[in-house]
Amino acid sequence: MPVPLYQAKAEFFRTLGHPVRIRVLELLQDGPRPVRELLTEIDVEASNLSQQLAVLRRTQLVSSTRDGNTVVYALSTPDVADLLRAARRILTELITDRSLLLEELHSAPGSPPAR
Amino acid sequence: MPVPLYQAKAEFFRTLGHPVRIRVLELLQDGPRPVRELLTEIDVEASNLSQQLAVLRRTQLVSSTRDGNTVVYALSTPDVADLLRAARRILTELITDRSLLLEELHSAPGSPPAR
DNA sequence: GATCAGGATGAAGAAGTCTTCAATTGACGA
DNA sequence: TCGTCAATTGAAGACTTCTTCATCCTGATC
Repeated sequence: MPVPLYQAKAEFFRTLGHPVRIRVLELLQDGPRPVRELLTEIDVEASNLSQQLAVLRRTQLVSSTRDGNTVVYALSTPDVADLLRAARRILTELITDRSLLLEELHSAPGSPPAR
Repeated sequence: MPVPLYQAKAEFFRTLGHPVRIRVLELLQDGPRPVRELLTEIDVEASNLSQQLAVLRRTQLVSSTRDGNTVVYALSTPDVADLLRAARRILTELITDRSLLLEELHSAPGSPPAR
């Protein structure tokens, strides 16, 4: 039995746990892109973006190829897109649930606070 | 446009980025469970588990109900299970890809090291 | 070969997360 | 009411991760 599997999973999710990295992955869903282009869309310093790209490369979620003067990044498997979709679904559900809860709290001010 | 959406997504993934929390979610996939039972399966101190459960509660991935002397936890939506499945798929793919790469490197020792 | 632009890297301090310990709460039976 | 079991909480130090800065590397142009 592979003991540290959930360890690997946790690392994987931690890799996704950064706004810039998420944005990069989402942009790459529509196809490969040069760093320069990512940079115009993400609003972060070049070296910072580079650091985050390095993290994504290390975990092999993306791959990079040099084309003359520019470097182009791409998702290394389309499964990443699936995963992001699943995450989006669950997130919107969680968020709407939360706002429903808020509404309930507002419309029934006498009821005890949720704990 | 909801500007900090990828922020929310990042937070969400960070929530999943911990071995104990992953294990808890996986155990809860099969149905609700009392803390005591989680504790026997996860091998972590009670207070540590409690801390991680608190994180999961804050992000509303799980919910807890007290039943007399024991506290029972459950997934707050079955979508969590979907997400974990998607993650599992992509992870096993990444891992097998990686070992293929290793094999290639071993069988072609004269080629330049991968960078 | 000097220079330049696009990217990558290393290092250091700031910021955040984990683990652990002691103290606390709530429910239950003696 | 006291003791106890189950679980949670708060706080402190260890440990990671982020951001930023200066520096470096690579390929193109002159």
